[in-house]
Amino acid sequence: MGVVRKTKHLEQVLHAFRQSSDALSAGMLLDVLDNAINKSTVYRMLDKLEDDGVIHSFLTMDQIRFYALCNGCSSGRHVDSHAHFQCTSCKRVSCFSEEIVLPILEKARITSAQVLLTGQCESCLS
Amino acid sequence: MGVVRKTKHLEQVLHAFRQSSDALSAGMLLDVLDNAINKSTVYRMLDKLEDDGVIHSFLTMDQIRFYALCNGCSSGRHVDSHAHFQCTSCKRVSCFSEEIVLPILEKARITSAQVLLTGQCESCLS
DNA sequence: CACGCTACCGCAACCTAGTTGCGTTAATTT
DNA sequence: AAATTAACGCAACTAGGTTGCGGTAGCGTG
Repeated sequence: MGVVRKTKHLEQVLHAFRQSSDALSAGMLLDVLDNAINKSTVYRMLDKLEDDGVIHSFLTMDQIRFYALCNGCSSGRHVDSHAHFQCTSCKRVSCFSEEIVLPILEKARITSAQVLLTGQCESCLS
Repeated sequence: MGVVRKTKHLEQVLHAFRQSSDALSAGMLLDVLDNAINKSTVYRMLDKLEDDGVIHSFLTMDQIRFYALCNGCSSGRHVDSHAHFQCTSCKRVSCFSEEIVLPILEKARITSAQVLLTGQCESCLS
């Protein structure tokens, strides 16, 4: 059903996403917000925002769900096959805008795709 | 350090992977083996086999790590940018052999890539 | 074959991301 | 302002995965 009311917490979360150029996990969000919002509230909000298509989620190699208010997605058109990159040192996750060419499975019905690249980012390499 | 000794358990696990055309999670492996092996032993074995390059791992949308003894990887050459597919109905995970063309990040050093497609498989569609 | 080394094992306790039930608070409708 | 109910906080819980430790069993040596 998605988000219905405009609460203070909702504003804070959306603001955190707009401030950050990276994708955020629930844990990071709690840190950024200095634990001013309860853990379960954050998880419920993220679920709803994802339902509403405001943010999208994906998993990193260490099994943590990240959420992003991505370029392509937020501007009307929904891009669902772009890639994400996580730096193994600083753990930061960023979002690519280019779409990926995916293999075609003739006999199955593909509904979503996710691509995750892992490595070291520019600042951690230097 | 990897696997050093040829134990009964090791044989059972490798046999389970050879029997299955799909990728397996630790939980599925425990089921297949009828819990004859302890959970922590299974996790430790999977870690070691991955270190040794015998199997590779990746995550599905529901945050579970799957392991596969894949075509490309098991035959000498190590393929690390192939895709995986999970059916949302039966939860089975399979492994593609074709490589994917990935975006190039000039300034970062990419060490691994994973591509996950989600949808419904042929048998669940019918 | 007997012995010793140590990789490997089972157990139980633990960790952490994420979920759930329920009583309360506050945004929105009337 | 009162009523309605979405959203909230809390605490207890779930489940995949990890860890410490004492015991077991591969495997090399004599």
